[in-house]
Amino acid sequence: MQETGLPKVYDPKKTEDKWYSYWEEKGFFHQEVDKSRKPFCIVIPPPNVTGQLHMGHAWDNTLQDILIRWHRMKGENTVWIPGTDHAGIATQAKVEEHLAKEGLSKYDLGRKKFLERVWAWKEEYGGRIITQLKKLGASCDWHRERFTMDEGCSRAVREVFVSLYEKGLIYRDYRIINYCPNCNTTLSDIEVEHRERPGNLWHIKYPFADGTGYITVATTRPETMLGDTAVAVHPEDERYKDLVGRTVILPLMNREIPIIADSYVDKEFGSGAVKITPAHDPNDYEIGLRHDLPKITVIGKDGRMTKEAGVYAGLDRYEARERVVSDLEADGYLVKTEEHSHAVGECYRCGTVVEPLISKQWFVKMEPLAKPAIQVVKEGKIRFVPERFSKIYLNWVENIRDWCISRQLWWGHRIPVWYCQECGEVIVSRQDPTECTKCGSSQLEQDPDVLDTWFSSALWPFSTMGWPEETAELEHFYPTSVLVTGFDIIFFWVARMIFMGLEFRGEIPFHEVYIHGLIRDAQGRKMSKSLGNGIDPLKVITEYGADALRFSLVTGVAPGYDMKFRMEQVEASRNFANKIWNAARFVLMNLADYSGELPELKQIQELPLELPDRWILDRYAAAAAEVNRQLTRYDLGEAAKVLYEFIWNDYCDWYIELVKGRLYGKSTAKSKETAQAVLMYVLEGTMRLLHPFMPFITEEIWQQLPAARETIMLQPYPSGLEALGDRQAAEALGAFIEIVRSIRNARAEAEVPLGKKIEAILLAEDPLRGELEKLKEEFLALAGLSRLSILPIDSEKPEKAMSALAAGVQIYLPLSGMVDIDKELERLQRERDKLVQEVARGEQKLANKAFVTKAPAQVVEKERAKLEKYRADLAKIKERIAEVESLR
RNA sequence: GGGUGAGUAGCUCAGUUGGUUAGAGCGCCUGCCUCACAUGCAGGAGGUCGUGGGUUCGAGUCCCGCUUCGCCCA
Repeated sequence: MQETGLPKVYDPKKTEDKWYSYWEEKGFFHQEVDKSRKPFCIVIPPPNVTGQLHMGHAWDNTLQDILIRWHRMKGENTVWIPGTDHAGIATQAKVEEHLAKEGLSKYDLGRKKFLERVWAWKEEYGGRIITQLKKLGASCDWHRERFTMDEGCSRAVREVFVSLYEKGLIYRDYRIINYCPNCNTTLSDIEVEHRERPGNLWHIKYPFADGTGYITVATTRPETMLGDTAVAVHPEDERYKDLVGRTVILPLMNREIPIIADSYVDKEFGSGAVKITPAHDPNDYEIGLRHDLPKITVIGKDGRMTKEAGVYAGLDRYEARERVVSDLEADGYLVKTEEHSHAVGECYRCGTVVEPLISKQWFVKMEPLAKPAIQVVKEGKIRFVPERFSKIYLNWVENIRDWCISRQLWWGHRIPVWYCQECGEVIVSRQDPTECTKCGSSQLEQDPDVLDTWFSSALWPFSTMGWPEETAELEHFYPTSVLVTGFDIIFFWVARMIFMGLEFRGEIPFHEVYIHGLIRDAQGRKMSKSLGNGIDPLKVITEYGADALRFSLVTGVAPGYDMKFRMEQVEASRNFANKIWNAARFVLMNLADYSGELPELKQIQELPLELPDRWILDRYAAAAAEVNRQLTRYDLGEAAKVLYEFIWNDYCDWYIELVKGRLYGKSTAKSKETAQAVLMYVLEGTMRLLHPFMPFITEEIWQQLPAARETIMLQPYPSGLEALGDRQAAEALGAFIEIVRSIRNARAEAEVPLGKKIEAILLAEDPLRGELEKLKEEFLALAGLSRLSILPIDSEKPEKAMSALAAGVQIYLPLSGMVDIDKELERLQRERDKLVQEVARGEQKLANKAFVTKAPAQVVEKERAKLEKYRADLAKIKERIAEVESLR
């Protein structure tokens, strides 16, 4: 053995940046359109341009990178298109926050100057998350990097808006919308999160106009009563049937409003009569439309009461609530107050309670777009992984409402609509107009609003490929292969990409959607800034390496589920990397006198392979097949587990240990050379198998193997190794392992450390005896033996010895002076009891006629063989117990 | 209220057409610095698979009820 100069502990810091820049400089991430090859393409879920990499990104992008690297190695024309999102509200808010520190507001700067500041901000921080993705090892095609506000994407947005408008699928109208008084903008329905909050239910008397009594209504938002335009009851409610059509006087406002009947009303809730405020509640709005009620806006966009609210004008909505309640109470209108928790809509960005109000906004008409988007999923043209998410998707798309797309922000795609100040003409145009198309006036003003950020994200799969130009990329890579994202944005993003893709490309945007859950902390809580429980992936990378982080993000994870992030898992992955490192070190140390090249499959098969060689090749082939299979079904966690177990258990724990003797000269030169060849062959292939998961360490190791060429990342992914399968070797070595374990176990119980050599005698049946005989040296080494006899089954047994049974082989350890007869008996009896149970179980099963006749023959046969084996073992143990007892 | 997912070892989770003695990592216990690795090696303990029924020769796995927790939608 020879020193390789490799350190004993793997240090990712010395390799990761080095290899990443090498890959990048060499252009390995980039591929041009190549029609001769099968395309594989993923578009990245674009992170917020000014954001920072968090664990959710790390996870999502690790999954993508594994798929990308795998397909690239499979030789497909593989492209991962990266980019960032302008993230309207978030970015604007960040810059405003920054300005506030200088004592400025965006209004001080004005729109133009403010936007300059945002662009400057983007230039400064926009590259940050990209750099961070590189630290993770993401093999994106950076030549194709895009930004949702770059020229091309903006052009796509413009084209889509105008085109939808021309098709009548975009319209502007007064509607009830959600308004966030803190972000100062409209939100779409899905940007409102409903959360249960403790509150009250106030019961209020509304006196009849004719002075004959009153009706009691219940409400959770008394301040909105100022804008009530009706009281509604259920048409079949016996209590109120006769009241429908009469009128009441709205307290505090002295307005006469009708009592109407609508089946929306829940008879059981509160008093069964509800106040109707069409301007401030979506359901009331609908009722208002049905009954043609007036809409009175009493709360403004600033969250304060409007002048329609009379004496309450100018008050904050919550102050107004208190005042209204106390005034009602003072005037004797308040019947009672109950505690009541109810769902309140909050802004998904800032958590402020949103205000439903009526406003003139731009909308996308959803029904015609949704229809085909439902079809493609129902027909299986787009497949969700796991499948159950298609139900969630369909449920939403089937109940979709029109999409409010205008936002009262400055940062974003400005709505391409101009209003003529002279004639009022509305001009929607691909080019900025200079004069009114109707009256020729140059007095045009562009709509001040920008589009919902998700509007541009929805075009991402084709806008990044150059659309509306007909590019070679679009032709070859669209539809993309798979989209990898979290279930939290199925509605926001996935659904919208689907209908936009169908509308503008006439084709689905991706074939499959691979869904994962949320990253949580070790206690299962969401990682969030406010909780302060987030773990910075970059810190983890610095401390443990990107490979360790990546591996910990895929192990023990099944598709579609949340993941609890635990540092222990990272540590385990770091240890795994170190294990691999040392295995490679071992191999390299023992390759010094190996003259050959890296063998190919054929050459390996021509070698005089010994049992352990045949066994590890069999295991390697099986591992490769299984990893490919699991990757195909998107179970990256299972694939990682297979690799972990193969490398650690099979390759390191057994194979390396098994060949040490041959390497250290206890065998012929040819035998040594064979072991070297197999060690290297399997290590090299295993590095390729593992590369998508741990790209850095695999490149580092691979580069030191004799086979090294430009890069591991463009080498073929191992598959089709069935020729290496070897059942016979698998069985023989399985028996070997069982026996060695059994001996070690017995030694441990007798407290004989492995360092202390002992003698062993095995009694084995015939074909197996021959196989075991060939492994004699290996037995000596791995079971810590000084001498080993492998005898025919009917040979005479040593008297004073510990004994055990494994793989049908009787094991005797004549530990002179060390055998504690009582302990030995106890051990044998424990084993006997276990076997008795097994035999009983088997007998019962086979005695069951129904089982024997109905179960498949092979299952019955298996059960028979098992029983037979247990019976034989039991007999041997019983015999042994009798022998030991006689020694007492 | 509707939908949906989960409950398997102390912890985090695997368990893919129902069929070995239900697995792994971490943690724990015992013994080892054995010439790749103490980020390691060897051995071990630990589970009535939430609960009650049902289907079946056979159920952690399929069906129904119950229960606890979570998520989505209203």
